[in-house]
Parts: sequence; structure tokens; C-alpha cells
Amino acid sequence: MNQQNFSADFQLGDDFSRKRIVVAMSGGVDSSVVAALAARTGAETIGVTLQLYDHGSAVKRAGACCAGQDIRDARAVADRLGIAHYVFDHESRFRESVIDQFADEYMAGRTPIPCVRCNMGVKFTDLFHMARELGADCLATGHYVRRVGGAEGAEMHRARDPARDQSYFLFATTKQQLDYLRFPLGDMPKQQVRAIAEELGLIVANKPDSQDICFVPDGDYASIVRKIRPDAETQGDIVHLDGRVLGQHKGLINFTVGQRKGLEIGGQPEPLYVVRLDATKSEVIVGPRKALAVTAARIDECNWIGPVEGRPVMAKVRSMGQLTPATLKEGWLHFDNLEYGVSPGQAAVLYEGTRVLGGGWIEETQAATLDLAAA
RNA sequence: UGGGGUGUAGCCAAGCGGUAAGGCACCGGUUUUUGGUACCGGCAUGCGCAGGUUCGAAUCCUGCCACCCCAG
Repeated sequence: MNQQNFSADFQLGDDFSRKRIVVAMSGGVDSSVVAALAARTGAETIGVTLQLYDHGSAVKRAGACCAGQDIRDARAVADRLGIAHYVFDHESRFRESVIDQFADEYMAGRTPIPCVRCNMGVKFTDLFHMARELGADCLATGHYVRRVGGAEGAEMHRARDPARDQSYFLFATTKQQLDYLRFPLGDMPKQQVRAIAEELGLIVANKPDSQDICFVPDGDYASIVRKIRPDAETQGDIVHLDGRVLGQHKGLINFTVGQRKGLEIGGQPEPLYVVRLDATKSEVIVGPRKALAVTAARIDECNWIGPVEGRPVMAKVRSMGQLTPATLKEGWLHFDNLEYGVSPGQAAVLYEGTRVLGGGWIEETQAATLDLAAA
């Protein structure tokens, strides 16, 4: 640990004395350290925390953010750093832009990514405007992703540490947002971030990383959906690709494409996986693993911050997945190799080297084995 | 109630005298700021029931029960 570790480039020129930085503080260690780094530049630093959901069961859980104790942690860190700190109640906004949409997606037989919706709306739209209104020169967050100056303006790149890279969740960041955003942690290993927090005596130094979905108390996301969408328990058949009805399910919301666990169908020679969800018939269609293979995915509601059409790129269809070579043509992302467990509602994010080119939401997929998909 | 067959964990199933494979399902753990996947571990003191033979039985014998098939 040396002094060098205490600085980060906020990409605001040389004279920070007349700059103002707004930091999105979730109450976790990452954004707390960003606030510390921002304050250290000499710029006027303002911490902003959004309260995103209620004070119920979720707030005491390790790994939560933006509620209850996290708000107090953010406040404590801001006090320690001697920076201004504002808390805004965004529960209703979060509910309609993230939680309701989350439930509706599951109801439609799709598999949502609330973290992306949260980044798109609450964080990079609402917070963005607040920062502007506060007269800030930039909005800094604790995301592990890099903002790099390029020939045609700011580019987004994957984090230095591939294990912590969060670019998958940020594909919908627009060019305009990227111009204004700063991600000072993109070059740092997590270990260093914690070390800084500890060095500065921040209360959150040893706080567990957030994981799972922040507004789901115990990993049981289906219970949240059932709570706000009472008809989520519509039962239906579990149907094999060959047409056989193998069993019954307790609601489409409990399943996603590629899922193996939870079907409760035994006596099979090999595992069954969810191949498709049919919301209109309330059917879960299952088949062998090879039936999951897809050659392409149609993506929609795309956001591009780099050139992609017709070029060979690398793609990700899940946050922790491997990069896989692909090409985008007329809305369809064609994979060079077969991909498995690709679900509508998930995101496809494209890269060129470390650069994030953007991405889109998966609407449908092209099965590799037509004979099996025919059923 | 004539003949034949089968009864091993929730399901499928090997074993056919030497001290209960494997798969699916399920449970737990690891990994993971989405879901899922993957990986690791667990999972029948007991083989339809009751006796018997044997040093030793899921495996042999007897009886009973259940289910299936073929006949009249």
C-alpha cells in the first residue's frame, strides 16, 4: 500500500479546486472509496444516496444496498470524509422502473436483469439529472468499468480485473451519459479498494460485497413476484420437446431458459433443462441439454457506443460468461460457436478487445437443432 | 385364483450366495452485483411381507400380499 493508491483520475483536467463531483453512494465499500478519492482530488465533493426500497426484511441482509443500514453507512462515510451528503427517497421510482418491470418480465416468461434497468433509470437518468442540478462537473460511481478517452470521445472499457468487471450491467449507458460519468475504480483490484477503505478508517471497509438482487431478501425472487403479482402462480404443464406432458409446474416465474433444477421430474436417463417458456399456454418446455444450443439471438432496444454492425465482435450473454465470438447482422447476433441457456429478457453485450460497444435485450433465439425444436 | 411375469431409495435401474452400482430427482456447499449453468458433497443398516436353509441371503426354499400380461 502506498500513496499512489490513494489517487484516481477523475478526468476533469488539472485544476480540481473549482470542480464539483457528485458521487453516487450506495452505502457499500466501493462507492464509499470513490467518495474518498473524489474528496482527495480537492474538488468539492457531494455524496448522493437514493433510498430505493422499503425498510422491511431486506435491509438488514448482508449484500443489500440503498436501504436502511446502507443509508446510514453512506451518511457515516460522508461525515468521516467531511463531504456533503444528500439522501433522496426514490422508492416509488425504483418500484415502477425496476421492481414492477422485473415482475412483468417474469410473468411474460422472460428473465429480467433488474440491475441493468436500475442503472439505466434510477442511477444514470435520475441521478444524472440531480448531479446536473447540483452543478456537478461529473457523476462518479463505484462500478468496476473503465472510461477511456478515445479518438471520438469517451469509450467504455472492461475493468482491469476481469473477475470484477461490471460492464455487462452497463451496456445501456448512452454516449451522453458516458461523457458525464466517471468510474474511478475500473483500474483497481478489489483488494486495493478495501485497503483504501481500511486505511481511511471507513466503517464499510469490511462490509460484504453486494450480490444477488438487492431488493430480494433471501434469494427467493419468486416470492417477490408473487407478492406484487398475485396471479403469478398460474400452473401449467411441463412439456417435453417431443410432446409428452411430463408434469406440472407452479408458475412460469419459477423458471428460466437453461434451468435444470426445480423441475422435479425424475426417472430420466439424462437431465432435463428448460428450453422455452410459453406464457400464453403457461407451459414450460423442456428437453436435453443439446436442445439448449442456439446459433443466434435477436436483440432489441439496443444501445451502441461503438461500431458493431457486420463486424466480428466478442459477445456476452451473461455477466459471468465467457466472451464468445459473434457478428451482428440486421438485429440478429450470430454466434461463431453454439451458446447454451440463452434466455429472452437477458442482455447481449458486445465487445471489441476491452472496449464495450453496447448491447441489446434478447428477444428470441435460433435453436441449433431444428429437429428437436420443432415440437 | 388357469398360465406367465414383476416387486431394490421419490422415479428409472444394476446386482442373481459374500456383505446394496449408476442415472434422474431432491438436499447442502462452492462459484457469482441478474436468472441460470457448472463443480463438489450428501442421499436404502436395507432390497414387497413373514418364515426357513446357510458361517453368510436382495440373491436359494416355503407361504402370503400387490401390480401387470395372456388365456378360458
